[in-house]
Amino acid sequence: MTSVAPSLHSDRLLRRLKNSPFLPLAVLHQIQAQILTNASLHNSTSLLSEFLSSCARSRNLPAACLLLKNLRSPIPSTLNHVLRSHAESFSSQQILVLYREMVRQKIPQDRSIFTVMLRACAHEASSVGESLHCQILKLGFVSDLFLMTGLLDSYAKRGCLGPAEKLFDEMVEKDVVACNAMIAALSGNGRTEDARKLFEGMPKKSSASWNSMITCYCKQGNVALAREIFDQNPVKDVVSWNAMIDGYCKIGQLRVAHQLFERMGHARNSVTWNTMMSGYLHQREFGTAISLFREMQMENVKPTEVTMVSLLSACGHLGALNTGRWIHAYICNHHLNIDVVLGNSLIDMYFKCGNIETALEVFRGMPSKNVFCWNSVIAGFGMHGHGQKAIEVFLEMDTTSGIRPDEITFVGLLSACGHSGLIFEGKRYFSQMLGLYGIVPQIEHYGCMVDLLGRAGLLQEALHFIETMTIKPNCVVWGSLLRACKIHKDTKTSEHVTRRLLELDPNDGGNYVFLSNIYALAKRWEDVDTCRAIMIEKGVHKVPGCSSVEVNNMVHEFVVGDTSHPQFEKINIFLLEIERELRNLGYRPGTGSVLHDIEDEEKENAVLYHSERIAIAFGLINTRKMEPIRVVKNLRVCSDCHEAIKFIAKLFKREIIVRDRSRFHHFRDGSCSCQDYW
DNA sequence: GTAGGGTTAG
Repeated sequence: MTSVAPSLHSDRLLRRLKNSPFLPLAVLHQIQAQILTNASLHNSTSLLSEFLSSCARSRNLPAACLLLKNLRSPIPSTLNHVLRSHAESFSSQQILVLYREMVRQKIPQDRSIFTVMLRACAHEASSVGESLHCQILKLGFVSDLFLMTGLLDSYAKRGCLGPAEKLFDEMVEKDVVACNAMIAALSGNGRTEDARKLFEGMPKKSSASWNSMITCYCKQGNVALAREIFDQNPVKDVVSWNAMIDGYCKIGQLRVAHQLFERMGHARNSVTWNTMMSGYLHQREFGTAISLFREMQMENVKPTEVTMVSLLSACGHLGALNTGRWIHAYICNHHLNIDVVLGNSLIDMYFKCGNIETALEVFRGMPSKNVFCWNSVIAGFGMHGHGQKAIEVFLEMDTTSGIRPDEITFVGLLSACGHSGLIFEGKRYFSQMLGLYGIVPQIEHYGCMVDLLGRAGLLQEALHFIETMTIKPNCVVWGSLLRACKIHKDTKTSEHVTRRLLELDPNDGGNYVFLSNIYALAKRWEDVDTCRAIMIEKGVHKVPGCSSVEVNNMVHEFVVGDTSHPQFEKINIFLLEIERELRNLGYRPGTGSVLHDIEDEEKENAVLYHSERIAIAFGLINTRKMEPIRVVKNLRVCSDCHEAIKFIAKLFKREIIVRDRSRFHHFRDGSCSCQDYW
């Protein structure tokens, strides 16, 4: 230890803590060790306070607790200070830990600390609120209006309307805040009428009262009534506008929402932007959501964790790995809190963008995980064709995580089995769902099973499965079987299935495409003509194949038949060269793809020009050697291209990762991770 | 006290 005077030493540490808000764990530990081994530092209240604040900012609860536990004499003001000023930084569980420490050290508890703790509990809908309730009763704080309101709110946020109403009735004095909390509680439970009654009866209304009523009607789906309240509200603030914008977003009226958004001008805050972004996200306008973020940055509005969650979701859908990575770096550089939601968004984004390793790194690094996180990993492995890994993670979740699998878990698990041809395992987990886990199979689960059986060529079993289902099969279920029929070239069953599909949904033009192709295969030309006529009459909408590839942080999109890309000529010549080389290697185009291709319309174009090939050729021309090429396609990759890409990967010694409509294909050295089972 | 966030069969 250096022989610096204690007071100087203390000052130096204090400066260090104050100057950098986010100290790495190692540094915090170092400082902690110094405090604990140096009696004079130990007694410096300001230093201890600053240290605990620093822990709170870095969300480093263990460091804070360890220090508190090792103090030779408790310093009440320190803990009080930390709890009060940094309660938002800790989770309710962590606050409870600190609180217990406070009780253990016999530090006097005041009302204000409970208010802070209850707020944290309400925010997280945590059941810790109940332990606090008991403590509040014990300490005799029941007459405190603020405390009771906080308690009411913490019950309300968890959907415990009963206890909330009881508390409200027992309150002698009910101020605006208490009434507002009650309105929110009632509206959260669909009791719109009661909420309105309470609202009307209030002698004085605050802005929050009006806003609560706006949200109340929005939640009910009655945006028109919400708008009436909004227009009548004499004290409109940013919350009123945000609530109204969200109301329009939730019913899909993005245009109206955007008009209000524009009208707000510079009154917009981060919540406004987040609301608008999530609105576009739910309309599947992922690109718009991302460009909104760029605008948000230009207006210098600080993005929050919520912003990042929406952005990452957009990246996942688009397969924009580089943008996703950039956001991840932003989150780290700006010390945003990677909570379960944000962590899950990262996991999901990395899986959907084809980066399994980083997805797992994030997953393993999360201090606490919920069912969403586990589900994302199980589904993630599934979409990459790692069925066995998905099962391993499921078993780990089931046996050691303490988190119960839910219906989504099984959707992921069953689809993972289906993608990997794990017939036996899929059947077993499906049959265990109800008995072992108490989860009633939904249409999605039946869909997975039909797909699993069908892919494996067990067509009659799949048909029997559908016909004996306890719920009515939908188009997806029949559609899965139809696809299976095509893969396994069963024209007879195809026809039967297609007829069932048309009965179910006579207006879906896509079904006629199937039927006409089936007739064509059977050379029943008259039936083909009838089908074509119906298709023309119904105006069948054909989705063009479209693939994108990220090169130098730019996404390049190629739509089949579109020759407008500046490098089109170059790509074209390159594709022809590739084609020649591939033939030398033994590749023969057009073999066996006829029945595989679900979007048959696309087949009519020369296979050479399928969008994924154009994207890959472009990637090969414009990226460095060794760099993997990542392609995202809106349709399924056809089997002919699949075959060709295997050869291309070998020829150019490149890893080519293609995400198609339903899964990932990792091409390397002449083979694909799907092992031709897809 | 009032506004914004994640996983879902083909």
